[in-house]
Amino acid sequence: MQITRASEYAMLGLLALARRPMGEVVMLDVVAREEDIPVSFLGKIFQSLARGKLVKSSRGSGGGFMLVRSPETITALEVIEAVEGPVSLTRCLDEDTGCEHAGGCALCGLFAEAQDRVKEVFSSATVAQLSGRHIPGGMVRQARQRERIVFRPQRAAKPAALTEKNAA
Amino acid sequence: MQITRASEYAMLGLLALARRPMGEVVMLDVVAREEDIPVSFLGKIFQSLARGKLVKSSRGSGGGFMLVRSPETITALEVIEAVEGPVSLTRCLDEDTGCEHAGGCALCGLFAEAQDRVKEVFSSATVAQLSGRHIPGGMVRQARQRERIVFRPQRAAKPAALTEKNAA
DNA sequence: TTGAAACAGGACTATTTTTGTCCGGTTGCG
DNA sequence: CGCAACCGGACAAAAATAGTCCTGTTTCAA
Repeated sequence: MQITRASEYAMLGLLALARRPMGEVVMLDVVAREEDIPVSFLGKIFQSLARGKLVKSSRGSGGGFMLVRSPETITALEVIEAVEGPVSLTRCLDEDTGCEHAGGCALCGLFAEAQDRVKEVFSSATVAQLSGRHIPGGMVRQARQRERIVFRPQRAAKPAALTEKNAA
Repeated sequence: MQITRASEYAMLGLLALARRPMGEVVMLDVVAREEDIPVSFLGKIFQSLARGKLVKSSRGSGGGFMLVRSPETITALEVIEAVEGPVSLTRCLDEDTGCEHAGGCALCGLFAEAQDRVKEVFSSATVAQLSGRHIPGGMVRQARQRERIVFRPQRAAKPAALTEKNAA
């Protein structure tokens, strides 16, 4: 589950589309400038997103990219997987190679659990949600807000204080 | 929070110590052979573990490594952080550089949440637990068991079904 | 006290992954 | 036709990963 810049750029790129009226076509270099991303790299990334059916591209003059689905329905996990392919937290969990440690590896289970948690979080956040709390870079670069907002897969808002024992 | 081979090897190395009587000193190349790890690489890794006070090294003939603390008290998170340093899931969360995206980045919060979940999982698994379900490689390389075992940070076993709304 | 055994630690190297760039091709519009 | 925009593959630079190696230093024990 490597989160590389490509994934981040993909998310930011989609946010740029999401804050426009649904269906609007935006050119690559507009998005790139807005989010401060190298345009040719963003091109590659949007190709992946197009293959993943998250955006649609149109060519020729007046062309560009538009969202295919409404931003409420696109999860961060989808975006990441569209860009990185089927990802795994460690080689142990890689679908192709599998765990290559000697004997019965005790770690795979642990890693799998951790990976599931990450996927839970990423699949519970949508592009629309993120778009809501994003300030694109072109404008106010100093006005960063810093509060942490919850992206917990539906559960009570209270972080449960670590000291509850047997909530049955 | 990159989980590299170094972390995996560190865990496996500690498991090798953990399945011996507490306090026993084991040489590097014994561990390396047992877990099928390049010995010189493992040397480097154990240096980190020693600096992190997880193992103690002794030199000279009859030297080697031993656990400093009982394996029940060593969490996977400690091991990983001893080897990788203070880790972060993405550059956004890196303590030095911090988030470098334009404007107010919506992604940091999401990544932070995911990272917290991973840390929860890794801090809830101990070397002792893992040791229990590990078959070292020297012996039966084909007898891999495959069931997934839970490493959930204490909570009700039921995953709460995603459909509860306002549990105040 | 001398020598060998074992780790310490830094320098070095090889491989892989990430992060891009570049350029010719294709498509679509006017 | 001719330009505007994306497509897609090849390429390249930089960084991270995965080690190796060699020269210590410490310790034990003959």
